Amino acid sequence: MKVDENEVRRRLGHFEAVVRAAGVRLTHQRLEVFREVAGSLDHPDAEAVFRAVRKRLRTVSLDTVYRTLRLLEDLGVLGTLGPRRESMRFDANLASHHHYVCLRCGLVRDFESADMSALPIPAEVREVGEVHGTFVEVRGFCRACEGKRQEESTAKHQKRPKGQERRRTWRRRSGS
Amino acid sequence: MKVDENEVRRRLGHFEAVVRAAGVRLTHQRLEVFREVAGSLDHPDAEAVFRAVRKRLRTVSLDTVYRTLRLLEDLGVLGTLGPRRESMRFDANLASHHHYVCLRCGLVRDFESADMSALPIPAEVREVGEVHGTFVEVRGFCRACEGKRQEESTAKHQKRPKGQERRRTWRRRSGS
DNA sequence: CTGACTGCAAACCCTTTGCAGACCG
DNA sequence: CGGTCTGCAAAGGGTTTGCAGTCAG
Repeated sequence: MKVDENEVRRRLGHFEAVVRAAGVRLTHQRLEVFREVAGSLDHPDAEAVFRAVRKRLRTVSLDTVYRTLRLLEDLGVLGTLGPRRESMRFDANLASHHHYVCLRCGLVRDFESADMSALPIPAEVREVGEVHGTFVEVRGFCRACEGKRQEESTAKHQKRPKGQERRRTWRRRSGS
Repeated sequence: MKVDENEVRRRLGHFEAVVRAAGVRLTHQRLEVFREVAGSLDHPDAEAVFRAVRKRLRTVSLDTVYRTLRLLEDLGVLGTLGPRRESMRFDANLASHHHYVCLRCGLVRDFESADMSALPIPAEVREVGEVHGTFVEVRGFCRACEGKRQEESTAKHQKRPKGQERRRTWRRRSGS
């Protein structure tokens, strides 16, 4: 599926402006990666972008696509689908409920809301396919993270502090 | 955070009943893994469960925790947070919008809804932290997948004559 | 020109899987 | 006791990173 041509042009303009303002270089690779995502309706992943971009830039590498997507996300011209999840998380609450998710530490808290559980589904959505359920995710920064967020907010691109993403202790295999 | 003790007991009862009905064995490991998730409010990931369970079963392995969580999910006594995502997906649409997600092929389609964008946030949620945005995900099976789903719907862990364990092998990537 | 960027490959993290011994029922 | 399960190690798939050569500004 393709995005409207005018909208794509608008996005490209914004993209170039942001890139220039951030002082990073505007390379073919970056332009083509952005153009691909900007012109696509179906939320491609890195490999889909890679396959598409490689048709025009035959020497582009998957690594560059990853690096570029990450850069564009940091610059704020691209978003990702859902908050970043390092790993799969489990839930024994089988009743209908919704989630509050902290964008910094990943804390998740359940809540219930009759309003949210009974949302009317737009007709255009029903045309896409059968509806199985509706889930609401409220995102924000939890009490504990609100403060800590400030110091990190200056991070432009390049050196992302990724302070909270502390790689936890891994499993000790041999020995121990 | 801890779940109410009565609720935990109820969940454990349901768990044992389902395990028995499915004809799979009720081992210490499985019991402890389930107890850990059932008693936790914060949606632990496999490693968090592993760390907690290992305090009581010092020899448990991370692999078993993974296997058990997957089993419990298949049995329907546990759920996962959000639909399974094989990889990160990107989006150049920065305007407020919501998503329809196909649970089988991963297709994502944007849509807008004034109702959904203006949902009132329950007071209890505001206490958890600052609210940054509200995102609605409508899940179901898209037109293309509705049919194919039937054939796959055979039970995964039901009691069944030996020799025909079905393994799920779908690892398709979403199509454009 | 010169340092930011790219391509390559190897590392990393989370998760799954093949195998042989352990243990539930 | 026999077939499930577990623990182990190693593979897999997605993503990141160190390095040296390359290209935008």
